[in-house]
Amino acid sequence: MTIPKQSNRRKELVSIAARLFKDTSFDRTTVRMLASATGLKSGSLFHHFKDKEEILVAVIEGGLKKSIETIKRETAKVDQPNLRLLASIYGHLETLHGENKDAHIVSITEWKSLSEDSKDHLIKLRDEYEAYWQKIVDDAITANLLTGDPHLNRLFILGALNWSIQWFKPEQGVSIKQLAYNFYQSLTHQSID
Amino acid sequence: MTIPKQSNRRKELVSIAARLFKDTSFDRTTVRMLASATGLKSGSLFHHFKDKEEILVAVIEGGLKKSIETIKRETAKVDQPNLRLLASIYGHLETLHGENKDAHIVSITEWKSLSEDSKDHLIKLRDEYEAYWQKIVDDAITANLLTGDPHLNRLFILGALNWSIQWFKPEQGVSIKQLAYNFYQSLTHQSID
DNA sequence: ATTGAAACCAAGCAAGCGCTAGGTAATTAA
DNA sequence: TTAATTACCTAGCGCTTGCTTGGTTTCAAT
Repeated sequence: MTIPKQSNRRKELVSIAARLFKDTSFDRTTVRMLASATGLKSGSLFHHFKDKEEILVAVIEGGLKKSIETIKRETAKVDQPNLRLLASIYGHLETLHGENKDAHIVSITEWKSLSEDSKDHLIKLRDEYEAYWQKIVDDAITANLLTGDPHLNRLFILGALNWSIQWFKPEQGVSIKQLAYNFYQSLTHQSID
Repeated sequence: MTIPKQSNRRKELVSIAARLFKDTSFDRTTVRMLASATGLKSGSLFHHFKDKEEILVAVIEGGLKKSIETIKRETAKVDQPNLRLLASIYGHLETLHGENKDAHIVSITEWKSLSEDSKDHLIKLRDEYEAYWQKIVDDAITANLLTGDPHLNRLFILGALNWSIQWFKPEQGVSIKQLAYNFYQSLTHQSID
């Protein structure tokens, strides 16, 4: 029963698993697929993780932490509500479509594959991310950039952004920055001066 | 090799399967679960469907047809762009959260569980639905209700609406009609007079 | 009353699944 | 140099999966 926690090898494995879970879904990704992608034999995976779900938890935890880190970094640069809203939109789209997007996508698409216990553990991270977003949205409403119920506005916006994983391909012309700005304009009916 | 096509029994089975696929996902729903929910033995299912995926195809096909039917019915009542936009929003939310919602939800959440062949067949229905929506959005832009790229606007709106299956519970106070109107206001920054 | 088709059941097969047990190699620490 | 720890492999177990086969029941039309 040997379970190291923050080894580099583990992070490698988690990152490879993220790609498979994103491309094939958690249920359809077998431990044998994970093994062959990591260069291990299937049994050896369970030296690093106690079961398959622990791999998913590790992927999602990494994805959420990265998202929180990114939105905080992007919004730290600016203080006006309009720029902060745009930066948040950009940050979110960046974690979904930029480099290392796999984990964040999995954290969105495979949430319901988690056991109740795992959700209990990860929900705090998700709540933290959503609470951060809520403040951005609240301030945007106060600044008359958005209108209506604050809570619903946050849900609408994050929903529309998350849904972009279904259709957006950054290599097809439009950049993430452009997409973010388009989105900002459609939302607020305004431009940035 | 007996495959009837439009029998009532088949529709019953499809409707029960829709509920299971929605609650448990296609992959995690076993044929034995389907059998027990329909009161059949597991082998008997394959008298009605050639394999498990054909059940999913039937569910999604029904869901898409119902959606098309609903948006056309709702928008037929009105002709001003603002009212047509609101009616479309309401119609979409109605198929997602009203009665018989299961099939439409499955058509959204389980799209990637389909084989390529099945997608080829169903994509026409999805395209038809999205094309209908696109016209609504185009007209709303012309009427200055929305602003920016037409195609992206449609994607943003449908994404935000679809995402509501993740959080909206109609029994918790807000009605579908209220939700639709809130959504309309946030989108257009306008009220209906 | 007989027939034919449709609807269902009983039994189980082959394949794939997550995971385990017991060993060996590689790395690190003393 | 030795001892311990970590990393990995070999082999396979027990179980569930989607699905098949060959037979029985139900029932409407003759």
